[in-house]
Amino acid sequence: MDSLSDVLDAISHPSRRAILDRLSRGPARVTQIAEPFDMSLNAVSKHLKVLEAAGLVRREVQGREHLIELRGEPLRLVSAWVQHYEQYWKQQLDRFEDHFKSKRKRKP
Amino acid sequence: MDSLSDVLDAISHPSRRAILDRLSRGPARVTQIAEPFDMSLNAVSKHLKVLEAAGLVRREVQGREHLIELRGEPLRLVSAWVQHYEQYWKQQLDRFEDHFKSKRKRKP
DNA sequence: ATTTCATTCAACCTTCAGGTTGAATATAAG
DNA sequence: CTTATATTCAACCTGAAGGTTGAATGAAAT
Repeated sequence: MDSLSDVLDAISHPSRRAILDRLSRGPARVTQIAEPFDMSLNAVSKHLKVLEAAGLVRREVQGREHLIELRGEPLRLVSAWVQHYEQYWKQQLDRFEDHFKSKRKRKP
Repeated sequence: MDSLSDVLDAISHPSRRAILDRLSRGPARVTQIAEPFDMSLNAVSKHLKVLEAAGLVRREVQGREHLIELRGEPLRLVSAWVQHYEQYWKQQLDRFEDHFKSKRKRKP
């Protein structure tokens, strides 16, 4: 549960990112979440299940209503994974800079 | 090209992450990349196309060989997206701490 | 000129994600 | 108790992702 693959799968879908975005402005019920979307309530319910399985969302059942709340914590996995590659794009920037530096040195 | 969706799609597949990992230890030809994998060369070739379309990989054709090189830069998009949610998991940590702090205050 | 090697293209198969609709469940309201 | 509301479950459809195999391309080696 909440393995990197699950989290990446979850956030790789635009609708699910949109849901997370919505939830970043506060918890909401399923129907409320679904409202702005051009898809059935059921589809949203499925997306929520995926997000929940990835740990990105927490569900508090209150009678017949389900209160859905954002849970950012699993994104740490993504953050850590990306961070491991940070050096590679920075390194590329360095090469870029070196390129100009050496140009300047040759033509001062 | 190199939109967030493309990049997330690209990295959401374990094999493609494994390929990126391999490339983080230096450029390689397609056959070399494919070698440790338990799948056909063609499958790897397809994965490389996905990575290339997302801008995560650069291809330098040298005669009949294709030299594949990691390009980390598009990951900045992911980094930025995740960073936007960082506050939410930190906020949750804060709530956690507050919980303990208030407990301590009530039972000093 | 042939053959071998590195890679892609094309066609195909299978699995599954994402969507639909309709019924089921469970709680709230009248 | 009946009806309306909120949500999920189940069955189904469709498109595409990820894999396969075999042929095509194009460069290198003999």
